[in-house]
This record gives sequence, C-alpha cells and structure tokens, in this order.
Amino acid sequence: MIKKIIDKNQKRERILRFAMKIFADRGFQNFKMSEISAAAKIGKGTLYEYFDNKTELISGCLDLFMMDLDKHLQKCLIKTCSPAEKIHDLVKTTFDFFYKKPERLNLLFDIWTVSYRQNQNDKEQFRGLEKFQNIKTQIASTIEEGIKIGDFKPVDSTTTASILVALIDGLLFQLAIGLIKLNNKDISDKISQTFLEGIKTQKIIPST
Amino acid sequence: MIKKIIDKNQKRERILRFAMKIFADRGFQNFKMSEISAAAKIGKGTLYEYFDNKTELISGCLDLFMMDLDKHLQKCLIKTCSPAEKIHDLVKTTFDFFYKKPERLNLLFDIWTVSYRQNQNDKEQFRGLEKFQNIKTQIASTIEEGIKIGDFKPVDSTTTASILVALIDGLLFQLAIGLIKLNNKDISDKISQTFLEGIKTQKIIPST
Amino acid sequence: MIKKIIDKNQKRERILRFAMKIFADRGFQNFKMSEISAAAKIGKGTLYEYFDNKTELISGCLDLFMMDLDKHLQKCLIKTCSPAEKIHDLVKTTFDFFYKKPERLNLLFDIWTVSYRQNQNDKEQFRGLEKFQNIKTQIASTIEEGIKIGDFKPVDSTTTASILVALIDGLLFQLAIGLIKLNNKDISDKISQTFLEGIKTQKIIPST
Amino acid sequence: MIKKIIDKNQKRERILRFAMKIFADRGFQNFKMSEISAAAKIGKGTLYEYFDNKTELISGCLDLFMMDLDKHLQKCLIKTCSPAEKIHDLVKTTFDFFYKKPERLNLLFDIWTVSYRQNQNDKEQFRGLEKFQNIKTQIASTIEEGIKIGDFKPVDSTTTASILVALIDGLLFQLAIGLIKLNNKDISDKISQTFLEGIKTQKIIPST
DNA sequence: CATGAATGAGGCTTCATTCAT
DNA sequence: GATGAATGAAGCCTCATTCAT
Repeated sequence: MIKKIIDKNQKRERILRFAMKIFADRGFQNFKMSEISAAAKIGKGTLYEYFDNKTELISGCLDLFMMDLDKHLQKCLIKTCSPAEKIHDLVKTTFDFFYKKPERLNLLFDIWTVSYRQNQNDKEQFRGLEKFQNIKTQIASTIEEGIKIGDFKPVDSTTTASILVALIDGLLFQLAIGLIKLNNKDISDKISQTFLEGIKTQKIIPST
Repeated sequence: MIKKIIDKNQKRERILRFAMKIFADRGFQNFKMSEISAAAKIGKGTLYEYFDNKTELISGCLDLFMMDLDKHLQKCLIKTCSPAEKIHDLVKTTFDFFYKKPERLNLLFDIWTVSYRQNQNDKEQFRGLEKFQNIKTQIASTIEEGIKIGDFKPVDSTTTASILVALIDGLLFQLAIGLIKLNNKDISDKISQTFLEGIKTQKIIPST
Repeated sequence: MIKKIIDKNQKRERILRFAMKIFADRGFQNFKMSEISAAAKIGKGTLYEYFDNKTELISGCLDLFMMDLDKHLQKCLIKTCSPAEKIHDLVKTTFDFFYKKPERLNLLFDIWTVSYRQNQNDKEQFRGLEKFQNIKTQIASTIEEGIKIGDFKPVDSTTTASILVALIDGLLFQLAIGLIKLNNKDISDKISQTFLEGIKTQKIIPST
Repeated sequence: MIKKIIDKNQKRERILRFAMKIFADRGFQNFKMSEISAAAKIGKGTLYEYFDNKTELISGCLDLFMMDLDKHLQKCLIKTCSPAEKIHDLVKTTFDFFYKKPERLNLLFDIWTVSYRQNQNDKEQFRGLEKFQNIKTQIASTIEEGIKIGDFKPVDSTTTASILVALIDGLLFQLAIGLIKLNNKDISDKISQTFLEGIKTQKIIPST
C-alpha cells in the first residue's frame, strides 16, 4: 500500500518534470495538456489520474520548482561558514541555478505572475511563496549573525534581506530579457561584492 | 486626410486605454477580445479595424504602458537638480507610478514575461525594451555626472545603473506579491538612501 | 431592435424544432450538440449564441413541446360544446397529437423522467409541469360544469380529472411500448366511452 | 462446477442490487461504471467479469426490477379470493411497492423509456416487457373469472385489463411528478373503488 | 466605417473498457 | 479471479476572426 503511494508520487513527479520542460518553453498559459502527456509518453487520460485539472498540474509545477530552488539554496544556508561567505555562496548558487537551465527563468516569471495575481485576488497565497519568505528569513538571520560577530554593520536585517533578494531578482530579470550581457559568474560576484561591501564593517579597508 | 489619421490614432489609443484596464485585472493571457470591445463600447469587428489581431493589440498596450512610464520618468530625468536628487526623485516617481495604480504591476509582470520570451526566441526584441534600456542609460549618465562633480564615488556607472534598476524592480516585485508590507513612501526612501549612501562620497558623515 | 429580438426568438425556435426531431429519435441523453447544429445547418458555435449549454437547449425543447401540446388541447377546451363532447374531443386530440408524430411519445417520456427527477431533487419544478396542472384544472372545471347541468354524476371533479389524465397517459404508454396494438381512433374512442360512461348520469340507457 | 455458477449468479445479483440503488438516484443515463463498482466495493475490472458492458448491466437491472415487481404481484394473483378482492389487492400491492421505495419510480420511468425506444427501433423487445404482458393477461383472466361468476359486467377483459394498468401507471406517474398529493393508501383505494365500481354488476346499490 | 452574428478549429475533460499484475 | 492504472475516443464549449449588412 505504501509502495503504491510512493509509486504514484514518483510518477506524478515524473510527469511534472516533463511538464516543467514544456512550461519553460511556452509558459503556463500557452501549453496544452496533450503536449504534456505526449512529452511524458502517457495517455491524455492518464494525466487526469495524477492531476485533477490543468490548474492543479500548474500548481504542482510551481511547487516542484520552488522545492528545487529551495533545495539548492538550503545547501548554502546550512553550511558552516562565515555569514559573508554564506551570502556570497547564496548569490552564486542562485545565479548558477538559473544559468544551468535558463528555461527556469521562464518558470520564475510565471511564478511571479501567478503569485501576484493570487495576492491581488485575496485568494489563499500560493504555497511556494512560503519558501521565498522562508529564504528571506534565513538571509535575515545570517545577516544578524554577521552583525553579532561584528562582521556586518548594525543594519536592519529584514530590510537588508529584502534588498539582497531584490538585487538578485532584479538582475536576474535584466539578464533574462537581455538588458545585461555579463556572464553569470561576473554578475554574481559583482552583486555579492557590492552588497557585502555595503554592509561589511570597514576594517582597515580604505574607502575604495 | 491627416485629420483622419489623427482620429484613427486617437481612437486606437482610446481602445488601448480600455484594454489596459482589462489587462491590469486579468493579465495578457486571460482576456477576450470581446471584453475589450465591450469595455470600449464598440463592436467586436471594429476592434479589427484598429488592430490586426490579438497580438497586435497586446503589443499596442505594452507600448502604451512603456510610454506612460517613460513619460513619468523623463520628468525627473530632465530636471535640473543634483544627481543625487535626480536619483531620489526617480525612485520615488517609479514607486508612485505603481502605487497610484497598482494594477500597473500586473502589466509590468506581463511585460517582463513577454520580453523574456521574445528574448529567448530570438524574435525581434520587444520595442518597449528600448525605453528600459534608454532609462538605464540616462541613469548611468546621471551617475557619471555625480562622479564628475565629486558627489559620487568613482563606481562603474553602467553596472551601478543596473543595480539601481534591479533594486527597484526587485522590491516592486516583493511588494507586488506581498513579501514586503512597507508603504510606498518608506520603501522608496529606503532604496534611495541605501543606494545613494553606497555611492556617495563620504564627506564628514561618520560611518553609521 | 424589436425586430432583432423577434429574429433571435424565431431562430431559436427554428433550432429547437430541429432539436426536437433529434430528441424524438434518441432521447435527451443520447444526442450530441453537433448533431443539432448539423441538422439545423448552422455552425456548432452558433448553437451557443442561442443556448447557454446543452441543458438549456433541452429545457427549451421541453418548453416548446409542452407549448405545442397545450396549444392543441386548448383548442378543444375553449370550444363551446357540451362537457361530454369536450372531454371526448380532448382525448381524441391528445391521441391524435401523438399519433401524427409518434416520435413525440419519446419526448413525453423524457419529460416525465425529467419532471420526476426535478421533483425528487427539490429543484424548482420544471416549468412545463404548470401546463399539465393547468390542463388538469381545466378538465376538472369541465367536469364540474357537466355536474352542474346534470350531465355527470356528482363525482369529485379533481380526482376524476386525475383519473382521466391517468387513463390517457397510461394507455399512451402501453401503446408506445407495444403492449396494446389498437389503432389510435379505437383506443381514444374506447377511453372516452369508458370514462364518460362511468360518470354520465344514467338516463334511459340500460346498464351495458 | 454448479456451485461456481450459483456463486457467480449470486455475486451478479449482489452487484445488480447495488446498481439499482445508483440507478434509482440518477437514472440509467447518468451513472458511471465506476460508481457501481465503488458502491459494490469491487474493482472496476471485476464488473466486466459479470457483465459484458454497460448495456448488459442495465439490462440486468431492468430484469431484476421486473422480477421483483412480478414477485410481489404474483403473491396477489395466485391468492384464492374473489376476483374483486384480487384486483383490489393488486392495486394496493403495486402502490405499496413504489411507496416503500420511491426510488423505484425512477427505475420504472427508465424502463418505460428503454422499452419505448426498443419498440421503436424494432430491436428485440425488452425481456422485462413479457412480465408486464403476463401480468396484464393474468388480470384479464381474473376479470373473466369475475364475469363468469357474475360479479363483473360482461366487459371486454383484455381492454379492461389495459385500462386498469393504465390507471395505475398513469396515477403513479402523477404521483411521481407531484401532480397528485394523496397518500398511497387513499389513492390505491380510490382506484380500485372507481375501477371495480365501474365493472361490478350493480346489485342493489343505488347509483351513488 | 461599424457592427455583431456566425463560424469551426482547438482544447479540456470524462469515462467505458482493457490488460498486466 | 480480482484489480485498478492506463488509455484515447468522444463530446462540450470557447473564442479569435470573418463578413454580410
């Protein structure tokens, strides 16, 4: 019985993986259920054994995407290293995540759009947002830790976390639409430098 | 004859204004041509006198939106004031633009999505992006001006402009999906402070 | 404007007439919207200009059917003739109605089924039932008139009306499923004889 | 081997009993095979061990229903009592049959519909109809018996049997769709009275 | 020019039936 | 035998677009 449930979940995820490929190309609005089933090499009807309807399938993808992203980021966030290093890592990992599979940016936009629309309509918040919030909170904690050990200036940790996230998202966007041409490594280095420079306590470093 | 063209253009814009209201609510994907025509109180067929097809109508809206945004921002950018003030103004104006009509955020997301997709597919770049690029260039110029007159540190102006834009977009996004709850003024103040603080030459100001 | 509405109604009825033909053959459950549109020689989509959905189309047919039936019966009921003649006429007209277009029996069954199901589910009663009720009431009045002028025995008019209707429906059913083989005229004659015999005041007529 | 067959038949009937519950609620047109299997707590595939297809299952139900009805009525018809009593009993039993489980009316309607449709299409007549026919014949015999012993007038027994059946069916229908509100006992009493009154030889009874 | 009725391709979803386990 | 996951044909309905008025 348990095996069955696992199988069902595995198959569900398998389908979602195929779906994500499609979404990455065409977005959440312009895909057909039949495309997914064809890609996953299952019958059209079989899809409906795993997802009640199109919307549910989309939700499933959003969740999976957020899980993937979160899994990557958690690897950095649980590392035992200095707060500054942790943040540097986080920025790098995030950019790498999208660099490796640029299609993911498309998913990211769709998530933003869906999240925005759900937020507007006072519907229950999209589940994946918790993960976003969660990551921000962890960043804030890291910043606080940095402050405590004297590495960072006594900034407001919550606001500063928001700013870091904004920087990352904003630059990802510019990258995505071609407003910046830098390669991945350069840009993530630049962000973490700029950002960290701004909050690090100046030790002996002369102001630029 | 010229009058005709003007009339036609006026009517076209009139329709687009109605369309924007619809888009703001439902996004670019979930609207029907009939909704637009109903809102604009014209016949469904008439729509096709002004727009070849749905895609054209969407493009028209995106253009109009970018023009609106640009018009607002140009007011700041052509002001004769100090670079720092100019940037502060720009941030404030941007946030105000979306604060006054939050539905505009929805349009912004859609523009991002469309831009991204066009960028991916090697199609001709969405026209509105030029305006984005243009604004970034103007910001860079402002920064350079600030550097020249010694108000700002000798940062890389292009990168710094990207960072400012990223900050704004990223925070708008967090605001939009409910990840930040600050009111509009506070957040724009905070951005310009943070940002400007980071690039201003430290005069007598003690490091926090 | 009025013309348009009339046109729309006319076209609606035209479609319903085609639909009734289909229903008569296959019943309300086994038809396809596309069959109707094909029969009416209009596009599939056009159907939906006149009926919100399949259910509405069915309702429309039921209503039309009841109107048709009612129109026929009203011709008898408003005649100025003796109550006995009126009843005789009514029975004959009813049987003729179904005899001329036997497919109508199919519709009748469907109406029964639909009515029954709506009655069970406490949904609002099917509109057409009012007509049934109405006819019964008129029959009861006729009977009362017959009693008043001394043609009929002082029976309970409501019950007796129910009995007449039951007789008609019940025999129609047996005819429909082939349990009786009599021709139309014979059976309607027999009914009215039997029934009228039962309620007429015996004048000089010897029993049997 | 025989035991196997019996087992199979028992299980078949068990399934049909569950199916009848579903049909009673939703009719023969609006049920799903999966509903039956779920109700009977067997697998969907198992259904097909006992019934070749949906149609067979429906037929099975109709047969079972007719058998149930027939079993009830045979109890009356084989009784040794006066023809008048027998008929009174029959009417009462019929109404009780549906009164006890009103859902049965739904089945009755469906049987009518199916029978009608098969009769129209010149397909082999629905097996259950034989039972109807059979009952009618038995009623006719009872009437003839009544005539022979001088209890009933010398009516045409076949026609009179048809009339009795029509009365019952017709009133059941009116009851079903809410056109009559009488309770069960009253209505069956009234029928048998009216009917019997009509065919009984008038002894000393003054004409109402 | 303006209109909106008509269209039909296209997409989601259902569900009877099959078949490997 | 029993099962239920898988299937895909089939059908409802939507909506961008056309075109006769």
